[in-house]
Amino acid sequence: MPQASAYHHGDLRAACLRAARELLEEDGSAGLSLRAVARRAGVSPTAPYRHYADRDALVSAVAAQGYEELAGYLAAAHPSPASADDLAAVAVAYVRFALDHPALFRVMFAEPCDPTSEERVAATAAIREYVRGVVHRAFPGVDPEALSTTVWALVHGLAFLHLDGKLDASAPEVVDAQVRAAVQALFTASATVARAAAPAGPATA
Amino acid sequence: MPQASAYHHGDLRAACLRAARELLEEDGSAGLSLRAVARRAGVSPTAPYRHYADRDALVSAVAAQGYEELAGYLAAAHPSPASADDLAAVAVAYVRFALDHPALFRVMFAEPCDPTSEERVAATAAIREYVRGVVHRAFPGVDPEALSTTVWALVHGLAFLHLDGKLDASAPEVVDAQVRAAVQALFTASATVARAAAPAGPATA
DNA sequence: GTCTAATGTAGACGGTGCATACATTCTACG
DNA sequence: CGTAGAATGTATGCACCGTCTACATTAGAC
Repeated sequence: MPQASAYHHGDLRAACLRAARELLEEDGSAGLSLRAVARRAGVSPTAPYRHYADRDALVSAVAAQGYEELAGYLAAAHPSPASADDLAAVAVAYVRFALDHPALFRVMFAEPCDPTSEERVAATAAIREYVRGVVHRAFPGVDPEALSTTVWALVHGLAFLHLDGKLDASAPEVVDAQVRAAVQALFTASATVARAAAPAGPATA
Repeated sequence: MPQASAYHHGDLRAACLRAARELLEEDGSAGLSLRAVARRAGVSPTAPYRHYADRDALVSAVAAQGYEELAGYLAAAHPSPASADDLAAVAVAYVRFALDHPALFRVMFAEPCDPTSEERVAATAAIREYVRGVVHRAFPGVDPEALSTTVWALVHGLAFLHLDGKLDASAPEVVDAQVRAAVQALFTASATVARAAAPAGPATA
């Protein structure tokens, strides 16, 4: 860890990340420029290049931080979801995160993703694995791969459509109820399939 | 309709739209600049401003064109879908459109949408209404509002996750099968709900 | 045939990403 | 303790961008 001084910043890398995050919240993706970040960090316009190869690298770092925060949202909704109800609560939290941090969410998902950014790949793999695990616990009789993809897509789509104002997002409660209903509907199907496949009846209790 | 000449272009508005669309396909959203559009149309850098108030206006016009093409994809998949199978085919077409025109799809959905753009609002309302109608025909016993939202979100989410490389999009057939399976699962649930709500049994036949 | 509005041009300003060359300071090693 | 080299920050410059303002050309209406 380097020391601060009149010339050297001390921890410019972290400062850039913080500034980038702030700019994103304030002015959206368009306001997130390397120069603005440098200004906010009180440093010359090209200084950030010592820590981030280019704008994309900085954006990827912000996105990675976003993934962690998203994980926090989900964990806060339910520490270890194992039933359809639990999962619905997690889904609500997912959409809420998107609406609470629209620009960040767009950076995380809506931008052409650089496949060489390990941080991002790892983070999305983690989400995938998390959903898969939860689904597996909640519905042991169903193919977790297929169902987890479906539920992620459903929730992700709800988040995006709300984000773009394509759905009624007038009040948070409306959104929550809609998400809950959609997820429940999907799980009804899964339970049916599971029961059909394994008549012993394993699941939701 | 104005005439062409050495000085006046003739139909610069349409030429800009065409150029913008080409640039989008070639270089993605980043390559879509007003100046590049002007260059491609063989005109001075500020000429497009006579026809589009700013960059956003041009982008919205491109998006509006995209909505029409999307509608064409869906109609081509099935002219008047009325069953779960038909709807699954339409869903596959939706995702296929996104993968065929990634940059265009992002412009249509992934960018902070200007709510004052009438074209865009009308176009998304049309999609919404289309899905609602199809769902209503396929599942008369279910609340079409809720179910159409759910199915749109599911398909939209699948499209985005595939677009961002978050799912296995190695081969078109894999994608198609996944979309089909997800939609079918959802419809299984809807049919169940419908049967429970109205024991007379209206639906899938 | 002229007047006006529509359309296209010229030029400028501030912003951006980024490359290249230079300055300062921290750190390791003698 | 002193110094070399790596790490970090600066200065400058280039090409591009969106968009504003003033001006040129032309089409169409009277």
